[in-house]
Amino acid sequence: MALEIRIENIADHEGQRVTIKGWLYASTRKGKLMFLRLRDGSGMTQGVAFRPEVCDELFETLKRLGQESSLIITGTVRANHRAPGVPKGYEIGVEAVELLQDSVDYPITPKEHGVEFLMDQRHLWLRSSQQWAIMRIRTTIKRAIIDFLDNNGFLNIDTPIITPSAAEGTSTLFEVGYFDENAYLAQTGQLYNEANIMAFGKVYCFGPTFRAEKSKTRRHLTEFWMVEPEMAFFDLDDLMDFEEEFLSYVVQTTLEKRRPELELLGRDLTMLENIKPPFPRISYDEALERIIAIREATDDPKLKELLQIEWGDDFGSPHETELTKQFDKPVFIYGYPTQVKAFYMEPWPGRPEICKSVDLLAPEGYGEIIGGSERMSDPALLVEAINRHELPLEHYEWYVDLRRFGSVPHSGFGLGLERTVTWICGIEHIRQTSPYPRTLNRMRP
RNA sequence: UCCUCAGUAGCUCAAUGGCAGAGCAUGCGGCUGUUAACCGCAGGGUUGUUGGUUCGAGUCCAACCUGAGGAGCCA
Repeated sequence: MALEIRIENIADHEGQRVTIKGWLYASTRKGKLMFLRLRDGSGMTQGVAFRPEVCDELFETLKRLGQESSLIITGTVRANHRAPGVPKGYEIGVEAVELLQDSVDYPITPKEHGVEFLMDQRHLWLRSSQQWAIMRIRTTIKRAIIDFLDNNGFLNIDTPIITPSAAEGTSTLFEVGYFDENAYLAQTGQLYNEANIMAFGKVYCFGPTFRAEKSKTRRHLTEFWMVEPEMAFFDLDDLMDFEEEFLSYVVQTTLEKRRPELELLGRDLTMLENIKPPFPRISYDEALERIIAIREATDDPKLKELLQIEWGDDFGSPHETELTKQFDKPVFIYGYPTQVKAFYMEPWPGRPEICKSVDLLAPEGYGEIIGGSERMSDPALLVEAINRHELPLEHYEWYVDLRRFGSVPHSGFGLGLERTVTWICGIEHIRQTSPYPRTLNRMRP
């Protein structure tokens, strides 16, 4: 009886007779010799069938098998430097095959396909090697995020997904019926996190979040996962120190655990190996000067137009992209104008026109992956800010309470999981980082 | 909401206003080291929709539909 193994462990079984349960990813024939590329979910390897060694009947069956046929294959593992796969360098000399189903006319062929076609086939596309690698990396990134926070004194406290009103007032929300009134899908758990830290010190929430923005770019999903750590007795400098340790851990852990998958995606690993503290920290004022300088230096009229900006404006994607090109690490931009940020951010001491906010921009043009700030801790200032933003104070009374009963300096941030995965994987589009992405024009399958 | 581009075989694409094409996939045959193999043969079409210009439209014009990229907004 052969030993049943998973392909990811194939290197431990050289010379042994084993059984693998999986699918036929592709096959090539060369007369009496046939190569069967197999996947079992944990990896990919190849089976080699040679006519004198397998009977004619089995050889003829294998020859006609369609892509993605399900099968149980038994044979002896051997090392061969020519064998492709994850891990590569091993193959199985096929002895017996139990066919579960011959798959006919599998739509995703080993050739190029368009985006629309592939997204329609997302339920099948996940089987393709690159999508498979991205999902495995995503899972590892999630795990690293949770491990780091859990190992640093954080408590994972869940925040509600059904919420009564906008947290930040401006963004578009998905509306849902809640019996006799309207409710909204959460776009952040931050306000609840702020309540929770006063009970637990350091907390985080990590779950899906929803934005009904009509954004149609490679950086936007309408449903995405966000981790939001929040810390009591933390100022803006503490926040930046923490963020760079946190993100460096996530990147280095992924590099350690998912090297073959990153290599399969063709990722430049030296860029990732470099992601260690400290990260450059520049103020909004300095970033603005850099952008103006870039704008003056360029001969491209289109870029000149896109980089048009004056003090007080928020940075758009083109500004962020050009800024990140100046660094080979993520870069902090802190001290944004108060007018472009949410109402709850602590004013800069002595400069009320800016606030203690900080965004973290990923390098290589990937842009914003973290937005955070030190939160306002004075109740009177907070009420004033709520009124200035014309938000209904009665909905925020509980939030102001947090400043009435033992207020402390505190800070927090939100990291977009899919944007982080996009950057770490080095891929073009965020939609490939979600198993079933929801975008402006798609919620199927 | 705005700007730009695209829609032709199952898939990816070609076709000066003049016979609808190729590669891949599929089927059959060949090949002992394939990596998106290669060689030969075969089948495969309401050119996104509607209307218009023209002797003649895949091609030109108009509207619409669908998708992609970008702006704004954001993680």
